[in-house]
Amino acid sequence: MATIYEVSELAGVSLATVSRVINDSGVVSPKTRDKVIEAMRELGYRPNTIAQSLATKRSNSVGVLIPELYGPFFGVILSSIEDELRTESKHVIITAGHSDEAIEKDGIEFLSSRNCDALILHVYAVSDEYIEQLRESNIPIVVIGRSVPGMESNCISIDNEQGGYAATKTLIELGHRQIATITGPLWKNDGKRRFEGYRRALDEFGLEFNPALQAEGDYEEASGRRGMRQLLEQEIPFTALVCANDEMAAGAVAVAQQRGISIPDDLSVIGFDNVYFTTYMNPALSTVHYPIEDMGRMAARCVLRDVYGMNGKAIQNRFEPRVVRRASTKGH
Amino acid sequence: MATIYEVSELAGVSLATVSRVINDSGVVSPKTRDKVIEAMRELGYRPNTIAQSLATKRSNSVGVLIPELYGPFFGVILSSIEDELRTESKHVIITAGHSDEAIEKDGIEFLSSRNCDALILHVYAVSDEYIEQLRESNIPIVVIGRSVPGMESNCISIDNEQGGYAATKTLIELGHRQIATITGPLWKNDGKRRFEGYRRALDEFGLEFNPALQAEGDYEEASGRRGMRQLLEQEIPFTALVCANDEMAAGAVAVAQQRGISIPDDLSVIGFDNVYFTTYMNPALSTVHYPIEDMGRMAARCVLRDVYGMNGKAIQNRFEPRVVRRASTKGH
DNA sequence: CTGTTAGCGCTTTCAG
DNA sequence: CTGAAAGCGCTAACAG
Repeated sequence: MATIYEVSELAGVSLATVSRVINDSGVVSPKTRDKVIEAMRELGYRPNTIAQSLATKRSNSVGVLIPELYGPFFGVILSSIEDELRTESKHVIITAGHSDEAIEKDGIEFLSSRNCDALILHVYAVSDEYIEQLRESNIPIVVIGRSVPGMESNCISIDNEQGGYAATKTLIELGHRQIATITGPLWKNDGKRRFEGYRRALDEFGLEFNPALQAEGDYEEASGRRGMRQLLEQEIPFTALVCANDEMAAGAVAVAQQRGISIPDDLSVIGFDNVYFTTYMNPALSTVHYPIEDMGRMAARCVLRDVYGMNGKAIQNRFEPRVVRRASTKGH
Repeated sequence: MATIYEVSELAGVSLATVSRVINDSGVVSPKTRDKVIEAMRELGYRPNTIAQSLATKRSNSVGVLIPELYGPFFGVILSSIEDELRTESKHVIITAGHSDEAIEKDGIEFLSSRNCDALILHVYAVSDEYIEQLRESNIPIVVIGRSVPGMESNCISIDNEQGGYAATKTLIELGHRQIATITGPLWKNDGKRRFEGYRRALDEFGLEFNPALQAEGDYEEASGRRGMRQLLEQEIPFTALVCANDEMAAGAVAVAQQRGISIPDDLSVIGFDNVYFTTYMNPALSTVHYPIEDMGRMAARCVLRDVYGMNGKAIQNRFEPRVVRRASTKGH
């Protein structure tokens, strides 16, 4: 690969001048600029980004840490972040945190050691304090899916409680009175908040919460299956089910159908997230829309704005979920 | 951030010595090593990877270019690649090619300019010649999902024709005689090969190929819906359908069910890829297993072996698909 | 076993 | 408007 030195030689100018035309910083006369450009073309020159980084202390890379790299949810985040960042020639370094404190910390460490200019984090296990602390370590952070007190403007989050509430309320308004739930992990903030929303809706309509009608899952499909079996074993009738995400809803629906329970005739089911496969299900799953793509995009814009000084595009920190009614819910 | 210089000063040794203990290259007496380690600890020192890269001409990063970052298929690739690479402290830079020649080339360019030590490519639009040429440009490449003549040992691929054949044969052996197909894009090698497999199975069993029973899709769910509608419009009866991937199968199934066609009683459907949501479907989708996770892992091992000289783990270049029978197919 | 000394390829004052 | 020169933080001969 040709270096800037060879270009300067061929063009008969100094290093500095070549550098100026590369970055179009400073002023260069049109004539010499042309000479330089021609030389670069001739040599097939491309600047070495590593050397640039060393000199500028900017790597033009942003680290993204998400729980998993696969699955209907995280793929979309990743995709929108990359898309947004790429238009500004920033690249994305990824790693997975697996919702485990040690792995999340390790991932953050890994990314920092890669000299990322900023980090976009979707973490569960790590505490608010830890994140706060990270910020003091002077690497810009934007947090997604969670609102850390004191750094709201660097968080992109959604009102999970409201989502859980809205889902449950939808079912209640449809006439259901026995409403079971398969929650997410209650140690995760979103799992907890969605469940709280469920409780609030029940309260508001004067329905009593029955612990036997609650099962805790882990957001994976298998736990939806387990949860459904557990619920059924109670032999307490229920006509509706709110699941804390779509994967678990898929599992629950599968088990129900296997046992001859018709959705939505015998049981209405609502999920959460509105991932793409909900429309592949039979019946198509009612759910709560989580604007994950927009949120990823906003996270990217946040770093573009804060780190690379690119303003212009509006950014929204807080999102509202909304119910999407499809075929898996009906009146009772 | 502390530099190596400060460490050497605090430890009272030279830069070179510190560098030696960082990389444990060369020999250092246990005593001075301890001093250095202590100094590093005290300063919270961490080597600057950018500077290391500049000096060694190794970035420890590998670029991954895949068609999309989302979806059930690519997430898994990404995940297994990252997982494998991370254990060796290599990081992954990702970008999407969108199956478009210009974007794929641009992505490759982008990744190269990021000084990746190697590229893992899952590309469709770019020609074999282009890939070949790339290799001559001296950046190590491993190609996934496609076998480029002359560089087989750097390709991780699967026998798509055999997959298409096996899927179709399964249906034939179940007693079906009118077998429709929704193919992938025929300009993509895998779409074409899967379709060829379908043709071969038909031939082998003396069934005539009826062009009216073929619809071309683009691997997206919507095209499965379109394809199904188109097939139904022909008003030519068929009792089985082979789809070139699971997403399209999901779309086709949805349309069929909407029109009161029962799967599998009226119509047997088989997909391709065996992505996770196939088991969420109702009925669960029969499909052809594509060992995408293993293939991603192998691609990563390939670069570990070729670029970073890490041997040991066996690598497999060619994979065989196999049919997974579930509830969407039955005898006729 | 340890230190000296050149770079790696580029940016950025500071002069001119 | 252009050039000289000093780094950025680290590695890798080469001596000793």
